Amino acid sequence: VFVPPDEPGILHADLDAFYASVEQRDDPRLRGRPVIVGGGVVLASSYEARARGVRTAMGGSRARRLCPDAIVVPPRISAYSDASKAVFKVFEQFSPVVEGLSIDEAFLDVRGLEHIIGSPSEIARKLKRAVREQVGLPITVGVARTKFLAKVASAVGKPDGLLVVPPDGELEFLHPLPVERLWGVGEKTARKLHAHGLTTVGQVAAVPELELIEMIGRASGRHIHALSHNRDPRRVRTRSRRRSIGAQHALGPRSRSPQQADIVLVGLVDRVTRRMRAAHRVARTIVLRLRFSDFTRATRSHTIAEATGETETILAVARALLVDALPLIDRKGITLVGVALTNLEDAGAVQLTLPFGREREQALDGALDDIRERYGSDAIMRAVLVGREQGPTVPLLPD
DNA sequence: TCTGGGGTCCTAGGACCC
DNA sequence: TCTGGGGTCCTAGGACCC
Repeated sequence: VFVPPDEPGILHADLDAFYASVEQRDDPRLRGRPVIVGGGVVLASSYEARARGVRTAMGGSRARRLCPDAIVVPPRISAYSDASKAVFKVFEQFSPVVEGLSIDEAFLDVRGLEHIIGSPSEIARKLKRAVREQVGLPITVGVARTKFLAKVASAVGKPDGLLVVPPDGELEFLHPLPVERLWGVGEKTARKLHAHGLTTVGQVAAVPELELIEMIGRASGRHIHALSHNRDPRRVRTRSRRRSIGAQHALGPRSRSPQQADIVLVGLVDRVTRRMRAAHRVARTIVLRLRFSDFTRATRSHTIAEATGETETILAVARALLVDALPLIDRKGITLVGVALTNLEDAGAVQLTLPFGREREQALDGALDDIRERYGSDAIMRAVLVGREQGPTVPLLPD
């Protein structure tokens, strides 16, 4: 099937007020009423609450002031996780190419399915209905030629909407939007752009790339220059593996001593190593994250020679990092502790980094010899090539 | 107004290697 | 006595996203 590259065949599907919608689905008394999920801080809010000014990440007391009749419910993370899995199953009924972005949104490439399911906008309509019928949740779908436009379209189309950006109407749609709508422009970058008099995407598009790079840095400059000109060649691809696993915990006002931080740290390491082992991964780098009373942050990290999933080893490293940060903690007062594990490898894998060029094959031969020595000459190897732009990494998994 | 928890990617300097 | 060019990895910080 010939698929013209300019067919508007990318869908961005985004569940509306996800956590709050799950709560309203599961408890009829919450339907049509302002719902806030989370106590200390707002994790999610229904559209009824948003109409009163409640926003995600807002402090709970402020949210209750804005919306006194809101029903506040504690989060039920496993219910949301189940709902998410069910929704992704529906997505997979509509396209083999689904890229999950988070618990509640995904891209779908539906090009070439015209004769099987229907046109992209028909597929979007059917998808909305299927999610509603099979999972009981409202969802908004944006349809466009590129990922970026599809994502913007779903944001503009919310809630419970369907918005198609036709190929001949892309710049008309894009250029009047505020710069904050550009994917990758947050508070800081928006402020810098505003300082140069740039408030709309159209205005950004009129600025040469080099000037943008000077304003906001190389990667961001290139990125938003391309987006503002409606250039986004990224394909929809099934998600690559996770690169880090972490957990963090904000300390209450009365438990902000280094001793409390250490107790919290033990729990975090336990949680995170359990999750990592369940995923059959091991980590080589341990990162300790801290936040202080003045809301500044610091990280301390350490990389060990051999990746591990052992709680004890990782805890020992994390504790040493905490000790290392003690002067900082004493000075500024600690308010949050977090651990992240990165440089993940497959458990039981032998991970090699091979040089480019002529030595590559030689290095691979040498590595295979090492493995035979370690696991015996009849060991069966499964090679997985993890490509990287420079210095590809090849884990070899003994079966 | 007082700020949770889980992630991704980029930048920049320094150590080290050939 | 002064000092190239190309690369990887580690550490720390920062911005952004949901």
